[in-house]
Amino acid sequence: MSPDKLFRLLSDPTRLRCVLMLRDETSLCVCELTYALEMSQPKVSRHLAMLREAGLVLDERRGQWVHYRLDPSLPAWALAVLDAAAAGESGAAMREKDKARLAEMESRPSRDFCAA
Amino acid sequence: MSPDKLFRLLSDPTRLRCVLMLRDETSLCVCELTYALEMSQPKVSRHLAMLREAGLVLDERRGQWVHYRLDPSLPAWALAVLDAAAAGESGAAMREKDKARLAEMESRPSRDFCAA
DNA sequence: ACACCATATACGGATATCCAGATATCCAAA
DNA sequence: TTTGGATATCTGGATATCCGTATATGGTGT
Repeated sequence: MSPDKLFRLLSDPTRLRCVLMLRDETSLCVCELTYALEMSQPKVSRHLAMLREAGLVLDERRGQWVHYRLDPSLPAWALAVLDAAAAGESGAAMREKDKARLAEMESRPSRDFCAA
Repeated sequence: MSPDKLFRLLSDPTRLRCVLMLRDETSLCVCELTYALEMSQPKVSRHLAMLREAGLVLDERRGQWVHYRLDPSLPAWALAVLDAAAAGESGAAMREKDKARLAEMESRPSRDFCAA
């Protein structure tokens, strides 16, 4: 993963929102991201596939659901980029709303799995 | 400047190389970058124009030459992104070559200006 | 005024990106 | 095995990006 490839991935607002959500929430399935970001399922799935193929996130199937998380083996400089992106104030309000919607979502597969 | 806009700018290898060179060299004119990166003058100029219009760099005319430098008022998170990009090892060899070519360049407007 | 150099922009074409909508796949439960 | 929910992929079409070439602009010196 070269810096320009990482920047390319993060240059799309949808992908950046997904990545920052995964950074804060540890692990989320597609339906949770679809709900939180208020986007169509194919759109979210397509962007997650790009992130997966680039090695930025890992996917894991649990029953019907596919859970995504940041690849824990990302190099330090890549994590530093994500930290800086989270610190950039421009999208802070939107990201707060994304998190609020997620928190209000009923029957979240991630939580149900943890509870089981 | 939002994070995704910054990432968009830095996602092009030419622009990333220009920005990282400016980060290390303080100030460079178009002909110096053209020489160091071994790229056509219109190509360098076009990408510098994008960086300027986005507010990432400032330009200053000194006689025939136009000197570019990073905007000193960039927010901390943007500088952190550049630091992380510089730390990413992927392009390190190429950037060393860019700097080596620049160092061997004769009659550099930036240095001539400083000497005068 | 002219010639020359550095820089910027305009024009076309090739390629990449992004999306919505339709459909395919995969899994679980009945 | 059939149904339904979750996820993935395909298909076009609209738009954006990037480049090389040619040309325009702006400043310097003669």
